[in-house]
Amino acid sequence: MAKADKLPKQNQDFNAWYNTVVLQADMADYGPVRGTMIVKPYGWALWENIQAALDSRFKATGVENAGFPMFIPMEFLRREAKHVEGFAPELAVVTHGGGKELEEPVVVRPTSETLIGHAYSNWIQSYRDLPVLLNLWNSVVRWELRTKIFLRTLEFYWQEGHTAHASAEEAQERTMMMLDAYTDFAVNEAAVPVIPGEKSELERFAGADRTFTIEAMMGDGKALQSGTSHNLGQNFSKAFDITYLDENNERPYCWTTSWGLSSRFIGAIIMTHGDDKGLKLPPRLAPIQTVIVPIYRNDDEATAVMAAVARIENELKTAGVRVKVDNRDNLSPGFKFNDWEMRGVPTRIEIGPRDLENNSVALARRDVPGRDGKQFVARDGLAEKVVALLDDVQVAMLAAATAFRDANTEDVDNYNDFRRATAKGFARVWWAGTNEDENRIKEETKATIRCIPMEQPTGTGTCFFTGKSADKVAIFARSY
RNA sequence: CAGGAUGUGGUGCAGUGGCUAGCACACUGUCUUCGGACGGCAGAGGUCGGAGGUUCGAAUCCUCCCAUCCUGACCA
Repeated sequence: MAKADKLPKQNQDFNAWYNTVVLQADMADYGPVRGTMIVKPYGWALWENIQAALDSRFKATGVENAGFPMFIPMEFLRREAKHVEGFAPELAVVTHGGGKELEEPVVVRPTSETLIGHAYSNWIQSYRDLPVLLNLWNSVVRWELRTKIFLRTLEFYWQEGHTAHASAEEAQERTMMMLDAYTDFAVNEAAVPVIPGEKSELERFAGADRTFTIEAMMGDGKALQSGTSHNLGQNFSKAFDITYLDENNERPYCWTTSWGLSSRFIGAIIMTHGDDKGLKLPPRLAPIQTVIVPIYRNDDEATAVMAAVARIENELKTAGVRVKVDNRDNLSPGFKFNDWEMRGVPTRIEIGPRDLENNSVALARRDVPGRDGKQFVARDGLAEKVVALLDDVQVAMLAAATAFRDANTEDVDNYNDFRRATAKGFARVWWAGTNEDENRIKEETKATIRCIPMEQPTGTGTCFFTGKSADKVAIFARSY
């Protein structure tokens, strides 16, 4: 447990703040190969809670989990022209195996659409076999040039869902259903307000007809694509011959979807909620929801305090609270307060000799840092108070993140205001531009279309860039 | 892949040609206690990123290489 060095301030160097907090909060470490990460137990526990929250949502819609290979024949990727074009530069290719050069190199999966296409082609014969609804929890490899822990690493963890349907309508319905699941997860579990919307053609997934996204605003005003859901149309079913016999004894192609959310979301949580004291984890996902710090001066006090701590720990566990007792005896309470605030534990109980006398404890909330977030409460009914406080913190964190996002989102109608708005946050604009216009804006301002939000104003407006009549608004921002 | 920065105990750093390479934190033992990053004493831990060169002498100067981070380009 390294004594925490002072964290860089967010508003001075957000990037340094992020790198430092990830390492000091024990979320992750760098791997031995450039651009790889080691997820430490505390970070992995958060990921497990994310997995559980998503997995139950998937299964509620009839999705089953499966495991697919890590290796893909190179030839598979070539079958879908846009797909291979999109991924070719970042493929890790295995050229040797068993001590010999392989006749045909194999690719380490950057995503599994092609493997799924191959399997579905074999599995699906009849309309009675549809829909197929699978999800994979795995890791994938993309040889990125520029990496950042959790946000973009050579290997990352995620889930990828893959479904096949008999109709275009059903595929689109599934695409939106999963986007909704991501939105619900982000907002209600992670307290990360996201904007669900559709990607522009330039930002679309390689091989998709339509790509949908949830976009979140990080603490520095930049956008982070936090989950995606793709309607793949018939692109992969044509490339892999995924067909079925319908009721009329005809053999149409399937309509497929894929959707993914990755360990990048851990980065989203860190950068949405974190402050100058460190991490701030949403109670519903936090590996530790409340930490108990005992305070004592001598052995007699320690005995009495630890007995009380044990009782509180039991009460909280019974109430379903994920609780940890910090019984490290070589560290001062003051150190521990800071340490657990840095790690983002949403609530903290402090109990010492004075509390034993007063039949009280100190109860602190992480979303209000320092002493301000601390109050002394009666010992009776403590578990209920902690549960209620956790709910409060969850609600308050979502409210704070939403307020921050809204305060840094601006409706603008001209390029000058657009530049100013995207320098600090999101710009919402009427948009009727072309791909060329979008590229030019990107070159000049570094801002890109994050999404065309699902929620649109009524009526039409004037495109801020081209002056043409526009029937939709777009969110532009600089992004990770 | 280009530009920049950095490589010295576990971590963060100091040390720009000269004796045995220092400091802080962490670590081990011990004493002392702990309500917002306690204190004392004792201790362990380093082929100074690698290779070659210059020199009586190199962490320090030169050449090459390697790695990481940052910025940009690129990218679900």
